[in-house]
Amino acid sequence: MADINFNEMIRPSGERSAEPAAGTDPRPPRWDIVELLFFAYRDFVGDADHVLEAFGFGRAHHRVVHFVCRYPGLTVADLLDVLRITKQSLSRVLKQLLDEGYIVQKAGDSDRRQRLLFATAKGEALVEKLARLQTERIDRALRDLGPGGAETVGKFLRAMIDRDDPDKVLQTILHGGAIAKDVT
Amino acid sequence: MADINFNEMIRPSGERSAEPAAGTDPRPPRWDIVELLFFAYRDFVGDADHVLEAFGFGRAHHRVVHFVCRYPGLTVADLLDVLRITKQSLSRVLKQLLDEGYIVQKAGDSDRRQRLLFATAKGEALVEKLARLQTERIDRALRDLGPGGAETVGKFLRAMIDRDDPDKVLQTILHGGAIAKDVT
DNA sequence: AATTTATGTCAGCCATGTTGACATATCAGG
DNA sequence: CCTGATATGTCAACATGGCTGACATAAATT
Repeated sequence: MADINFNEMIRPSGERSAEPAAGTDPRPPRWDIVELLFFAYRDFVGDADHVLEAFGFGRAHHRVVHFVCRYPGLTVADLLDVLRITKQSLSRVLKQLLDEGYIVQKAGDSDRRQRLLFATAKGEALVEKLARLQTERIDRALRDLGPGGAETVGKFLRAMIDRDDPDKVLQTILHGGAIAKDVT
Repeated sequence: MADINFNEMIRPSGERSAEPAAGTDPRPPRWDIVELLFFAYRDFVGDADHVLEAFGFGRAHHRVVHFVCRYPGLTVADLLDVLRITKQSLSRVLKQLLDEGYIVQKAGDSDRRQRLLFATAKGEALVEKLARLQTERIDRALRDLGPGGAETVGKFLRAMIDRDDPDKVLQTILHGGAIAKDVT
């Protein structure tokens, strides 16, 4: 039932780009990596999706509570930068997370217009539960890489990210440690 | 404007899991990789998104035309397995791609109920345009990895994918070459 | 002839993204 | 202190791309 049509011999058509086409294009498409990224990410987020369903949440909720948990005191504006979605989309899921007690707000000290966001114990528990699932998959994948494998993968992923206009969270991730800034 | 709230010293809260909590949990969350995957995939698909917009297409269209182009003769059922979406969702975008001449259908030889899918020249051009963009990013990222970097990354991504019940396309990707099967 | 399979299609729902407009509170500068 | 810029919240309306269930058709299988 799952295997129909096997007599029609399917073969990746990209093999033809093995022909060095007059030496004009120096970089043949990385079909393999492109597709592996698709499948890997699909299964990676799939882990969390199943659990989230039981909570009545979606991926959007996960992303919000995850970053709030990891970077306590994040403001709404920061979150918009990180997620690259609109205020509307964010406020919908953020409101639910606030109402259901996964996140709390606190007015900023220096600027009382800001709403600093913090995950509650409930929120942290959810984030950790999901991170544990995803970490299992990552550890499993890193295990059969030689030593230095994790470093190589980390370097690769960092290099895949756009560097122009990095937001606060991205800065922290890319350049490690807390962000020191001499304002105030 | 983009840098508000820097006096509230944000620091990843995951550092606390550096405390070996009574030695019970042998695997601390891989916060770094989890988040790098998010940012890397976001920017990776972002490349294609901009181009697709100009064509009036979305990510869904890209996935369909990509796999059809790469694995000519794919059936509708195969595509459903690969994308893991429903017939409805697929038929919506597939119809558009057929109508606009990016894909053509052909009845199967051995089973005339099947619709074998093929990308047209127009479809191939689009897929290659998008793949070129994504390949640029990948090449850039692989460049500053030592030798063997590409292999390591490939191994990692493969290991991130679920192995239970792999569909036809996944089989081809994971175990290389065409699928030989002794039916008929 | 009867059943199963591969596909297409219809109606409608939900989650999550978008825009634009507008209200409120607060900060910051003249 | 007033004024304008800023941070946030909210409303209405819409698009995309998932989903379900029901049903139709044609072709294969038994």
